[in-house]
Amino acid sequence: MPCKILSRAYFNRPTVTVARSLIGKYLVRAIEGRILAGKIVEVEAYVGPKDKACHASKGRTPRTDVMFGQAGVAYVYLIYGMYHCLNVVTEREEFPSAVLIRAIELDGKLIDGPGRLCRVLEIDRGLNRADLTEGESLWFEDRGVVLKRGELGSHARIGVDYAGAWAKKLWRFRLRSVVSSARAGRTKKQGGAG
DNA sequence: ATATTGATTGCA
DNA sequence: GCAATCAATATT
Repeated sequence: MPCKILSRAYFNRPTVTVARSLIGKYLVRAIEGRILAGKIVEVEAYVGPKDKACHASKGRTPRTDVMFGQAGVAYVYLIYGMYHCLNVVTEREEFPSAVLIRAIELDGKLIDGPGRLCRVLEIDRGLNRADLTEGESLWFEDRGVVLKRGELGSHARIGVDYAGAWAKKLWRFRLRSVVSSARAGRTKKQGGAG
């Protein structure tokens, strides 16, 4: 096995395929000699110009331009004026698509949520358009984790209710073994036997 | 349930 | 220019 860093060819494949296979891979961040490596446990796929949940569905704008470019490049944007979200561009050029990294396990701790993840890894828009296949400051590694059958759960994407039918696509993938920490007791009224 | 927060976008 | 929107989170 040559290099463990995930290559451009790896990301230049169907977005849902890339998203599913990223679960169990590692996201590695180098900050001034310090290395932080977390196992990816939750991602979402944003697939092309017709996916109304994908930012690029509105067309090529200064912000979405990066998704029209080559795979394996970072798409980092600021959301709600406070939090950054990290995506990796997928598929061929001119087909705008990306995978959002939603949660990782870092030093045994669950970093649950794209904004928290970017805060912990010190990812901001300075890394927008960074090449993630060269192992410089941010990259992905295959460390040999193999998922067992049934370990991968697929769900509707979060925060995209505006996207109509596209919001129903099961394009969020998550390790079933990972326990959701924050949202367990979100609304007391909804808690119930079901 | 709601405050926070500022870039991005659409419309003038 | 200005108003609306937003792939979230912390707090009440």
